[in-house]
Amino acid sequence: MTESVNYIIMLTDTVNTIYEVSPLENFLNIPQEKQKKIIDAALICFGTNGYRKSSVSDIATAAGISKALIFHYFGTKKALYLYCLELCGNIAMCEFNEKFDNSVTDFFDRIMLLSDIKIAAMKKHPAMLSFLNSVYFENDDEVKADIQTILTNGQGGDLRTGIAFACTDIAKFKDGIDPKLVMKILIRLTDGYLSKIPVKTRIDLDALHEELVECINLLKNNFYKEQYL
Amino acid sequence: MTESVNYIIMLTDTVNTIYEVSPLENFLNIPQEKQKKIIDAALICFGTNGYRKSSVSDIATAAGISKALIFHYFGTKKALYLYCLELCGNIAMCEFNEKFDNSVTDFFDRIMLLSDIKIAAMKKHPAMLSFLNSVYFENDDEVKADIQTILTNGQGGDLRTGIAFACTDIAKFKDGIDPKLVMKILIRLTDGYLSKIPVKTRIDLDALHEELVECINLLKNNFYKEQYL
DNA sequence: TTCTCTATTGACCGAATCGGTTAATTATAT
DNA sequence: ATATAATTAACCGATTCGGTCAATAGAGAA
Repeated sequence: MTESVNYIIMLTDTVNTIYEVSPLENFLNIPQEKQKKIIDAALICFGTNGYRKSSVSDIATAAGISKALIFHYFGTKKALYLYCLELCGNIAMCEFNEKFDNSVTDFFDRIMLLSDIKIAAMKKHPAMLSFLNSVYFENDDEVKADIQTILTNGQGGDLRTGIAFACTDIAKFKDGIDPKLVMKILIRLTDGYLSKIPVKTRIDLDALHEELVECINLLKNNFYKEQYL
Repeated sequence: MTESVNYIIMLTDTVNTIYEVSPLENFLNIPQEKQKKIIDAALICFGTNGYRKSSVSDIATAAGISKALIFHYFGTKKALYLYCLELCGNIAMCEFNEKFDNSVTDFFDRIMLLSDIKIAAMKKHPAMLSFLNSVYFENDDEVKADIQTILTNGQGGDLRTGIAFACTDIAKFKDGIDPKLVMKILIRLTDGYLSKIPVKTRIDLDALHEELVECINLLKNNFYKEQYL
């Protein structure tokens, strides 16, 4: 649990500079376990219903606390939403910087590495991917501009996944196999695995991971020339 | 356009027996083009926001008509929702009965066939799959019971997709390849292709179809023993 | 025990939106 | 011009919205 402290310290810095001194301090002083429960409730709610259609009452109920307490912690619904966004952005960025190894050139190893990163992030907040995906399509005037600001300032952590596929070793493929097509398959595959229903337990994630390993190995064994296996 | 007349006739029968004489007649008498626009708006809205969080105003705006007109056509929000469900169920069932060929035993051909069916259904109502998927998770008390009734009465058109994978010819696979694993990959693959953002034009669907053909061929060519290619 | 201070909530606010109705307007056809 | 049908703007009471606040519950110090 100590691992997530880093993100919160970073986040406190950022938020305070933007929104002066805020009720957020109240939130940061409660036990991390309670923090997580509230954040996860918000991520699930915002992720499935978008900003507008998510009511603070819904989130409070899902978190098992009163609505008033959420306003005590975050001040406004908008502040809660943007806090979630910054938090997820930071977690994703930290996880990526910490675990991604650019020296891995093998096609499948790279993709597995990226999936591991996503899974690690989802172990912290299972609804994170669903939320971030919904942010991408969020169009409500009340938050649209601020989303842009945060995402561009954050250097767009998710764009890297695109870049991450580059510079891989495609000579290993059998003749007649189009690596781009394989890449498409793998993207669909990993997306499908991870963007499913957000209510996933730790066990589910581990099972998911193993299944993904199996699939990738299957493809690797049949798409690579024999000398590269 | 004449193809969809069948569904509506069937549906009229069903609905009238359940909900006596309803304002639905008004709806069925307007041009099919306008009907489609309203239904598609409802499917998108219900599919992305669920029953509760979808307001009739939202749907009316998306369909480019006034809210009052929707009540003129359907009477209540609930009736509109259930009409959508019955319509989609009928379309899916008809499409399946019409196109599915149980004599096709080849693993990949079967999956391609099922995807073709889904794509054909989505050409009629692009948001259909998204909506039906959301129905599966719908939990609102106002419609929950009626959903169960309709789905069980309709013989569960989507359960067949599970059955449809059975009885296929698995001897064609190379040794060491687990057909169940291949099946998992294909399910993820086709799901990923078809459950993406519902706002898809006809062109997108055709492109999607071609991409899917490519992927399936790639897998087939590398997973089957040579004598079966 | 009593006092204090803080964490938390139930009850409440005005405003907005909800599902649904209706009277009036527009378009159409004779 | 008139009768009829299609469509909507305006409205209804009820609910829910984001947000506030005074009251309560709870933990520690005395």
